This record gives sequence, structure tokens and C-alpha cells, in this order.
Amino acid sequence: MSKKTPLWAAIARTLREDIAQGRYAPGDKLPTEAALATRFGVNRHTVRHALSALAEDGLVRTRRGAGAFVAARPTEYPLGKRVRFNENLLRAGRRPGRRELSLETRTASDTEAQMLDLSPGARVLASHGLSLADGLPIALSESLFPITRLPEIERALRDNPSVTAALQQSGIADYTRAETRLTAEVANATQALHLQIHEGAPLLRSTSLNVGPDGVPVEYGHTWFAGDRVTLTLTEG
Amino acid sequence: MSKKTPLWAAIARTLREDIAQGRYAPGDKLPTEAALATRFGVNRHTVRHALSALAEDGLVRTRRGAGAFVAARPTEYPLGKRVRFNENLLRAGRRPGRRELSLETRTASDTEAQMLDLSPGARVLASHGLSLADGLPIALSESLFPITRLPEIERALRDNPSVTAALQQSGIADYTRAETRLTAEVANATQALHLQIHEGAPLLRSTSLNVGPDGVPVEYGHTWFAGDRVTLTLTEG
DNA sequence: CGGTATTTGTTCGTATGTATT
DNA sequence: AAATACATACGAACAAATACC
Repeated sequence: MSKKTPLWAAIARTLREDIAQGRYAPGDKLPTEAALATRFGVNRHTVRHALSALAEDGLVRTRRGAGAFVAARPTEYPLGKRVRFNENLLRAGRRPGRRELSLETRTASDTEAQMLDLSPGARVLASHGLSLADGLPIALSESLFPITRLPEIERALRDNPSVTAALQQSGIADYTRAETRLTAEVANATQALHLQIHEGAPLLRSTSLNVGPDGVPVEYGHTWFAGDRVTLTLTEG
Repeated sequence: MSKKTPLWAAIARTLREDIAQGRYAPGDKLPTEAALATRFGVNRHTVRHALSALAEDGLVRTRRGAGAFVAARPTEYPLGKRVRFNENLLRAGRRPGRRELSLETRTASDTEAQMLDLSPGARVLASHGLSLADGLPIALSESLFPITRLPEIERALRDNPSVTAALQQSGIADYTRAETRLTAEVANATQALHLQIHEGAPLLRSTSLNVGPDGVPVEYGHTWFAGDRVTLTLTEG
């Protein structure tokens, strides 16, 4: 008989299937190691070996004294020409949310003015916000709007919780992403506080420029995604 | 007294340093578990735990009956970069480079087999590499090729410095990026070593799947970009 | 708030299987 | 074929973090 597969591998596969079939939902606590050992009729070490393999794959995470929990898979966030935060999250089966942190008018920096195609020293509306998925913070953002081009944008942003809706109210029926730059950074204290992560945690920073139908810039800003909670997906077509 | 670090972690660190300082060169056989257990004055299981941690980082690989060997270092030649990597760097006025770290055949993990549309336990060719810009490391990558589908891929990769050329030699005239996922992580010790950055430095991880003209997967892999040195740009169209 | 029970993490011990040398 | 060496598995005990009352 081919008794090749080790016990721990078989147990890992069983647990993997249980998770895949929703028997243990994300966030759920798995049975204790002792309970699993009894269930499978093996030593606790064998269960630990299986759990270790699952943890390596990022499927579960263990907390000493607490238990083993099914890892909440990162939110899949499609990046395309048309990026609509709310649509993206709804499509991913999550409840979108947004908290406005600040809204102020200030002078654009040189690069900001250049990106927005404004004259140096032009005034812009700076909006800082926190994006949520199912109530959990997933991204921090700073958006800049050319106040000369969109004089009503401030009130529109106060009226609408959605940037898309606010831009529509300001006369921008449609907008597309003209440019996106991505890099990785580590969270500072302020970012960690807002995103409810640890300082030094990995962040995915997206710098983007959105333009209206006529190609005129309407928004420029940065978004810091919590690396542990978000996966950006690039799907062609 | 701070007795925080476990024995196995201290042993792993010692071995890691031994390897980093060339005391054990790539390909060298480490002392047997029993010998290491005696050297560190611990149980063999504790040594195994340390070796397991090193194996997870890809620093050593163990062969039952033979011993534990210093890994020939991972290499890459991965996804988005492959075709556009060289072009992008040349366009940016930089000299592209690549160091093949290792090329070996191994068994695919469950997720890897699934992504490549292979049966569980299938064999794949794993290529680890380091991508350079003006001689400075900017990305680490791991590429997997379905060896059953591309029996000549190993020699093709040895013959050609370019993955695109190697795939062409293997009968894949053209391939496209079917899926790309991006997220942020922090560098572990091994990654930091290769990329010449600090442990905990931000990394941009790209996971991608490339398929041939018929839609059959031909390459799957990850690329870790040094966040401080790379900015990915997404310009549609 | 504090003490206690629970649960995972670490370490040693022992035995057997299996692949390599 | 035999010795060597890693892989798997069970058992026991304590430490450390967490959860619960």
C-alpha cells in the first residue's frame, strides 16, 4: 500500500478543505490543538505540524493563549482605468465605508501643481480620508482637487460620502485614471493609528492622477493601503 | 532576565550568520542534526526547529538521508518584469541586469499546482533570481514553470538570459499576463540580504500568472521589489 | 481588577520509518 | 547489505500569553 502522505499533511488538507468549503469562515476560531488531536486521533505535535503548514500558506494565523484563527483574506481591489472604490468593494462582497478626516484649502506644492496642470502656487482642496471595508480600515488617502477648476467641489464633498458622486455634482460626469504609480512603504505612527495597524507595518502606496473626459486633471492624490488587508489586482480587459 | 528569544531562534540566527559570512558556502553540507545538537547543547528537535525556519526562508534545503545543504540562493526571472522589465529600465536610462541564483526541480505546492492548472504534487521548475538596475538589486523573484508542459524549459532557461527567449525556444511564441496581484510586505532576513536592504524594509510583492496563446499557464511566480528603489507605473493604453 | 483556567509555544525524551551513502 | 541521516509520530512537562469569571 502507498502510505506515502504523512499524517500531518492529510490533516492539513482536511482542514484546508473545511476552510475552503466555509465550514470555518474567515475570522473563526479553529478547535484547540487538543481537540483537533482528539478528532484526528493523533498527537498534538502532529496537529501543530499541520497547522504550521497552513500558517505558512497564510490560511490561518495562531495567537498564543487564544487559538488558531482562519485568516481574513485580503480584500481584492481591482486597479483599472476606472477605479471606483465603492463598486470595487461591493463587487468583492464587502461593505464600503469612508470617514472624512479633514477637508482644507491650501497651496499646492510644485509637483502637485504640475500634476494637476496648475500654475505654481495655485490653491487646491486637500481631502484626507479613511476607507473602510466591513468597518475595518483598509486605506488612507489624500486627494487634491483643483479648486479653480471645481469651485463647488468642497460643498459637494461635504454633501456626498463618495468622491465619484461629489465629482458628478461638480460637473464631472466621468473620470478615468491617467496615471498610477505604486511603491511600498512602512507605516509611521500616524498612519498606523488611523489604519489600526502597527508602526512599521507594510503599506502599498498608490499615487494616481484622475482626468475628466476632456483629459483635464480633476484629482491627484495618494492612497496608502494596509498591505495585510488589501491585494491590488490587475486584470486585463 | 530577558529570556525572550527561544533557543531555536538563536540557533537559527547563528547558522544564518555562519552562512552569510561564508563559513558555509552555497552547496555546502551543514553538520548533521545530531552534531549541531551536540554543538549547541540542545535536543535534536530544537535544531530541527531552527533548520525548519531556515528552510522556510529558503536559506537551506534538506534531503532526507543526505543532510542539510546551504541553498544555492533563490533566483528570479518573473512576470511583469520579464518583457517590460528590460525595456522599462533602458527607457529609464538604467542598465538592466539579472543574476540567476538557482534553478531546480521540485514539487509544486497545492496553490502553485492550482494556479498552473496542474495535478497536486506535480513537478515544476523553480527559478530564483535577482534583478538589478545599474548593478543595484531592485527585485527578487521566484518563477515556476510546469515541467510537464514545457519539458525543455530548463535547458532553454540555461541557454537564454531572457525568459521570453527561453519560452520561445520551448514553443511558446507569445505569452500574456493573465493575472497580477500586488501587495506590500516587509523584508525578512534573507530577502534583505539579497536586496542589500534592511530587515523590515518595505517590499512590493507582485504575484503573477502568465499564459500562452491558448490560455494554458506557462509561468507563475512572485516578485519582491525593494520599495525604496522601485516605483511601478501603470499607464493604460 | 485580579486570580484562575485555557491555549498555544518551547523543549526534551523516545521510537520507528525511509532515503541516502 | 549495513550504517548513516533526515522524516514522522507519540508522550510529557513547563512557559507564556490570553480568556474568563
